[in-house]
Amino acid sequence: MQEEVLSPDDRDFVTALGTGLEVILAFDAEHPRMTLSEVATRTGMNRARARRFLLTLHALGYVRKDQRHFELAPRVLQLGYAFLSANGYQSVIQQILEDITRESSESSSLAVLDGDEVTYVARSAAKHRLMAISLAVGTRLPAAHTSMGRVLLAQLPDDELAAFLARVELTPYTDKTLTDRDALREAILTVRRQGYAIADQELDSGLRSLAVPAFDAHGKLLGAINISTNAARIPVETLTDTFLPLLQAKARLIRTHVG
Amino acid sequence: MQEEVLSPDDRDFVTALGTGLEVILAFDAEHPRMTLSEVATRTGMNRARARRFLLTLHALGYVRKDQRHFELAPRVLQLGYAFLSANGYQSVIQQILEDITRESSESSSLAVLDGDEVTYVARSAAKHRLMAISLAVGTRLPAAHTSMGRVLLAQLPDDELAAFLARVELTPYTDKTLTDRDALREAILTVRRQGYAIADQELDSGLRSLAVPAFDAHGKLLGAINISTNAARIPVETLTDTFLPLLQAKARLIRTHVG
DNA sequence: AACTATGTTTTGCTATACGAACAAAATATC
DNA sequence: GATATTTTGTTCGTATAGCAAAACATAGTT
Repeated sequence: MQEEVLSPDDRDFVTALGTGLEVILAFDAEHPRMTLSEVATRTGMNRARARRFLLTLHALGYVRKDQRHFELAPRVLQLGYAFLSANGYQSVIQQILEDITRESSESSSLAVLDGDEVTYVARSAAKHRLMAISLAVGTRLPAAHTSMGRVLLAQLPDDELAAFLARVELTPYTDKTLTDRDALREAILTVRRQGYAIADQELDSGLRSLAVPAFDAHGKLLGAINISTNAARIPVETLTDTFLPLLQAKARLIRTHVG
Repeated sequence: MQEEVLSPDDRDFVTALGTGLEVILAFDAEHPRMTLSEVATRTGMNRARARRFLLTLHALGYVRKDQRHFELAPRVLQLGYAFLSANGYQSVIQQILEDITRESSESSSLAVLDGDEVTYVARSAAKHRLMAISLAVGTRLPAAHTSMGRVLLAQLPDDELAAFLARVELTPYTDKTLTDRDALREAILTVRRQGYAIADQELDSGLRSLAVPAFDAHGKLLGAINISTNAARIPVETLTDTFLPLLQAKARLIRTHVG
């Protein structure tokens, strides 16, 4: 999968579509409501252009307009919904993630690889939500430094993994972040052998997580499921001794119930 | 909110954006993977056009390509995520919905009004999932015939409600569906007085649900929360006697914890 | 080998992008 | 509180990027 990609100035590249999607993405928690000019500056377009796209999105029902302010309409959820329903996530999987949360009292998620990032596809948050708000379906995190990312990278064929390792930029998020390519390769190869990954405060100090791959009945990789914990409360031993068997049992459950 | 809407042939309507979004929506559970030609026929475009849009979406990373087959990439989730995070859903609300499910053993959801339909924004499914698969975040249902829809319609100012009643088409989904405009108006006005709505198998026989409005601390309407049940198992009395107090208590909880 | 369905390229025509000029608010200054 | 100033929103003209349709090419089928 993924072959020759169109360069964004090819003869059959539709600029307008890319621009429109950019306008949608310009809205976030910090900018839920914006005027035309704000959208223009945030997206780097001139006001005339931003206006055309906002009016178009408004006409299509993806954006609401209140005098001078624009905001996203619920209709945009349909776009993501198209993906989720097309891929049959949110079926049994959501249920199983909630079971994991109930049995472990920790947050649990399913993520898939998209480029060099993992994308959260389903999630069940634990009660004591520390960074829970910022993690939700649709969130993207660098694959290299997350437990789910490493599990998914470990599933790649050798050549794709090598290509990834060659191109990836290793940002030191914490003092525990692996920033050495060889060390990262070793870590991923270890994940391949062991069948699970632990990321211990590599992305954020205080965040410790465990992940295993999830396959369907046909052996097709659905994604990675994880349990993420507060490092101050849960030692690494609990991850390997208690949570790993739990996660592996749930992965088997998925295998027998999906597909 | 919502004023003069652009007609789809105005000088500043961007056709290409609408077309691109249509292509995304062409994918669903029945058509998760399609060839160029399939997309063309499903969207009613010629192949050349469908091709340019698919290639564009591919270049932007919203679509994956495997030889002749295209499928949506996880990146499309970002679009819906922009909406959810911009509006601060999925914060405390998801948690509360799960509490409702735990305490009632029934599915619970939050939905908002979008045009004449309700859109599911957050959801917690019960174990015994009968029609659970088809209901998920992003799902749209006709406002007139759902409990959440009626709760939300009841919150509209009189003129907007009148306009809705004048234009809405009342499809008889079941033999219990209200298809008379005056009866529907009465039902909605009753919801206004009572503060809750019950839809008893109006959309699907076997589906009985109860909804109340949810406000944040500033009194702003967040949406409607509901409990939906299997009519064969749960009588209407249980809805009013047991589930209504529960739902109202949770609505108060939202009011004190959000905003 | 003929046929059909699918994917790709070409071409004349149309929609789109940009800058600039204008209009209307909002804000600052006196 | 009126007037200047700045910011924001809208309209217009024009070069060009992108479109639709048809012609062409290729891969599958019978």
